[in-house]
Order: sequence, then structure tokens, then C-alpha cells
Amino acid sequence: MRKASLIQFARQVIKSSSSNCRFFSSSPSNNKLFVAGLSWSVDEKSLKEAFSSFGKVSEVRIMYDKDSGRSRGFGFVNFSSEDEAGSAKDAMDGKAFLGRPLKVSFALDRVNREAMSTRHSNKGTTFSHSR
DNA sequence: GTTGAGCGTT
Repeated sequence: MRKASLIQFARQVIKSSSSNCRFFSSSPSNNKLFVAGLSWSVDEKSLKEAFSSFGKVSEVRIMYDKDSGRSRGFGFVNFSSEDEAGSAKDAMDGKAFLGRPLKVSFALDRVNREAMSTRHSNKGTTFSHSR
């Protein structure tokens, strides 16, 4: 048996069980990585360049503050495979990036954009009529 | 010009 097969086996169990994946894997997410401890001057392309060295980065999302426009100091990195995500996490977690110790862990899937807004079917009232 | 644990749409 291979250790890679163990991961694939875990994924099948995750797909089979809707929410019990926490018991089979230490990672709540497969290829989504939560990156914190960043400097406030770090942007998405910098993190992508840093993490793409360990694997194929599919998406990089850094959270910014809408009140000040500056970065909140944390973000998310999506990898093409969980193996690369785990390698990047194991490699970048605890290391330093732009002068600050990096904190990398698996991300919690907070929301799916596909199921986000579809509730605007309510079109009976019109606020534009206020005068 | 600032600050420093965290899990999301800026």
C-alpha cells in the first residue's frame, strides 16, 4: 500500500459521509490553505509566487480591510492537489515571509460562492418609488 | 507612518 492511496481512500470516505470527515483527516479542507502571520504589505501575487514553488497554486485570496483598504494580514491559498497543499503547508508553516513568521494551516470552507446569492427572486416591492 | 491573533468575498 502507498500512503497516497490512504489519502484517496480518505477522500472517498469524505464524499461518502457528508460531515464526518473530521475524524479521518486532520485537515478540514483538502486543497484549501489558510495563510496567516503575513506582513501587511503582502499581496496575492507574492504569496502565489511563494507557494507555487511547492505546487500548483490554483487560487490565492488575501483578505483586505474595506475600511482602510489594507490587508488584514491573512489569506487563503488554493492548490491543485492536496499533496501540494500539504507539502506547502508543511514547508511554509513556521517559516518566515517578508520579515514575519508565517502561519499556514488548512482552511475551513466558510462559504460556497455558487450557493451565495440567489435569493433576489423577491421582486414585489420597489424602493425606488420613494419620493 | 500605528497594530499582530486569526478562518473569507475586500
